[in-house]
Amino acid sequence: MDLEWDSDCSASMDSQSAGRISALEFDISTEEPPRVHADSGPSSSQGELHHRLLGPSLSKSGQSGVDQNAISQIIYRASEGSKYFERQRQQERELTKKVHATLRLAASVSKQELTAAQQRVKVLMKQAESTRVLDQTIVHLDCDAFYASVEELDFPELKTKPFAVGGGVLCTCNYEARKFGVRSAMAEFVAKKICPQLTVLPLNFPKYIEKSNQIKKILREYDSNLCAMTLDEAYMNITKYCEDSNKSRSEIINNMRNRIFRETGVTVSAGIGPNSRVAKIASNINKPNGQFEVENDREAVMNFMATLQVRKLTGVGYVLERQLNALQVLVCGDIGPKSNILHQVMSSSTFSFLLECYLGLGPTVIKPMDQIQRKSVGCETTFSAASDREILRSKLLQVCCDLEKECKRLKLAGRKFGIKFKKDTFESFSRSKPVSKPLSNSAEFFKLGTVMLDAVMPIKIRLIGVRITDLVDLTYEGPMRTYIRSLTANGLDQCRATSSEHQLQDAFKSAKVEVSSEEIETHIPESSGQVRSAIQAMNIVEAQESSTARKRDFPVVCCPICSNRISAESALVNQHIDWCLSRRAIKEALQDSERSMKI
DNA sequence: GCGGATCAC
DNA sequence: TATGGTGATCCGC
Repeated sequence: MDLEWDSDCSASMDSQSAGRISALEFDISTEEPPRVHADSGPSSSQGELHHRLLGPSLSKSGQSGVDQNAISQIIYRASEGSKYFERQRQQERELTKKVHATLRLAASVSKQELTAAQQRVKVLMKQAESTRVLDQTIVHLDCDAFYASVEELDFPELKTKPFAVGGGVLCTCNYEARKFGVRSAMAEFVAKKICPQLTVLPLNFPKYIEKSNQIKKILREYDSNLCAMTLDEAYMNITKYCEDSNKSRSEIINNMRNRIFRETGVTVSAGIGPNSRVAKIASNINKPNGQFEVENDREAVMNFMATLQVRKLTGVGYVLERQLNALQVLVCGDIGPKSNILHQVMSSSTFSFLLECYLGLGPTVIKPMDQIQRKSVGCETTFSAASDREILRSKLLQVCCDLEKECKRLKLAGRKFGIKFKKDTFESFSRSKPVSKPLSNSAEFFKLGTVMLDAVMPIKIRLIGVRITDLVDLTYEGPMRTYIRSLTANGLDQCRATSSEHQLQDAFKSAKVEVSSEEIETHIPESSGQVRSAIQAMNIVEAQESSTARKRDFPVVCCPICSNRISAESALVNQHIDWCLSRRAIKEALQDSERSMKI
């Protein structure tokens, strides 16, 4: 691999590559298709299945000196025969097919196509190169085994013992546990087979959030616009800070890390580079409790990337790694020489991504997370697989209530509602539907969800999730909302609560669900008191209605806008409110135009 | 536009 | 005995 490569010699570089990449190089035997059936003897993907079962954190730090082969055998034996295992095996077969398809595609590329690709790649390469920025200092900061590290502060005796945080599936583990081959995302029972003395602590998010805030407070002194990706990870642009300081950037970050440890007791690792992609990769080099700097120099950056295994790239997971490795792209440096064929077999966005990685390009503008608008909000839950209608509905209700809580917290509603299921076989699928009015309450979620659930019954599932997209910001104070608020300053919230309560009842009635107080406690112990009481109220109303001669189908609520009493049937309520709002809107618009005429 | 897949953490 | 939850994006249909 020519590390001296630059845009001025791209033509000669590319012709070299073209000379070496013959179409035949990718020829695989299409006469002998990959074995895809379990009963066809030892599968060609058997070794890969071990690899797949090892999970995503194989390339993480703290795994050197671990006998991966032995671990792999234990995991395989622990998993064998389970539904999870069968699903993994099936996915591995499908992936093997996909990889073979990619190889066939690569083999089918003609010389002419390759030559044409070469021209195109040259243009794309030059375009990408023209975006290079080398005058910014970007830092990626990553706390080491964060949750475990925070727990060690409370339980110092755990420091010398292997332990993990999580439950069912591990979220993270300390470095003592990693010596045994324990990893994040590993099933707890598997981890205990590898390391029987492993202690597993439950998650304690409030504690992690507090510690994270302490750390971020320090970080903000270096860049007030930092982007905190998660509790334990942040990007910073310290260009300005460096300019105002007479220390080297490496020294600045070293001091910062020492200070974080002194003041919070948590060790952090850092990567320093010209952009966030390079910084992110660099932060992993000397983990834990270390840092690595890549000079803001084109050649230094490309040298750094060249020897990097593609799996280390953020955005390259198990699947893309398999595809790339099959095409003999093992490290980033291989991307350049193989760029012509990659251009032919990868999607254009994946190709651009790979090109950026090869060149060591990446974002240099770091935006605070609160300036990045979210696109969806969802809740899901896993339970012991069930096919019973009532059990599934109670699970659905639980996630709908959780979602409502999230909507309230974030002050968001959604114009599209979606539901997700995972079958007991671990296959998952989803359904979604646009709605006329932005949704944010559990009754409406539950009503839509019930229809979607019924449509797939009978079915045995282990997970239900609900999600809204096409979000509407309820805090947005447009002229309309301000006007409404001024009109209804007193009674609005009360009316809304009443209305919501009746809609919930409505949803339950239409879904023909009977829920006792005990069941509510059992299924949704953490649901809000408001929802609980709404359901209880519904049951009372239902009892009353069934015992009386039902003079009307629905109770009455007051309109939050005009305060008139209307039937609480949700369709009528919505219809009335829409009409009422549009009436107000017209009036307001008229007033506005009158005012502007006077001016 | 929907649903499935992939990825990060 | 047994394998998570949340959010984003891309791609094929």
